[in-house]
Amino acid sequence: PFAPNYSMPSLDGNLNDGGQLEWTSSSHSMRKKRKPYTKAQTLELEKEFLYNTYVSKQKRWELAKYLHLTERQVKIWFQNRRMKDKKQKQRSTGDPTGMLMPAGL
Amino acid sequence: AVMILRSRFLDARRKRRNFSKQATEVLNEYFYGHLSNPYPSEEAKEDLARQCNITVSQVSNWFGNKRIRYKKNMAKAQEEASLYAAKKNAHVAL
DNA sequence: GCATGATAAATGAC
DNA sequence: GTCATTTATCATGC
Repeated sequence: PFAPNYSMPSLDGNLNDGGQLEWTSSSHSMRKKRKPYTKAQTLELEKEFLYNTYVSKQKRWELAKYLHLTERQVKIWFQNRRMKDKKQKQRSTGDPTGMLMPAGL
Repeated sequence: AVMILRSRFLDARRKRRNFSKQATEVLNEYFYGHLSNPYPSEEAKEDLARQCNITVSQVSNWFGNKRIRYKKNMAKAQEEASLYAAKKNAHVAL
């Protein structure tokens, strides 16, 4: 997956009727406002992440109920958490590209 | 129960250091030089990262912040835009 | 006191 | 599912 192809202009003729650059226009109108989770919510999610980096549908439902979140939010949280985990591992190995040499080279 | 004391013990790595003046200059030149589509490719990000002596992730962070903050204050950014636009034109017009 | 870099929710492409 | 983003929030620099 690469950059979103909202518009792939070849030159500088990419103004909309409002005179604005296309990329400055929000692609979707009604985006949910980002709301930070509470410490308790994050703690329970982190606890479950220790056991499984992937959450089952059943567990997702339970967590959503218990933490007063939607199943979608729980799903997204684990997705973002896995990305965070990957980024941290790349940093710890000191390899920004994430490419690892096979042992013996 | 407004004890939303978030854990700073996790993102303690959030220590911030401002980029060098030269690095910011390079990033701004690219941004305003590609204002019609300020989305550098992965290769371009790597080049910028090397030039600025920062990581690719930091380049991505910078462009993400730059885009949203440019949108939020296009009027103020216009001066900066024309400034770097003039710089780029001067370079091309040799 | 805001500017700035990094991170946390949320979306969308694929 | 991954992953580059958008957006708000956070933490720091000065």
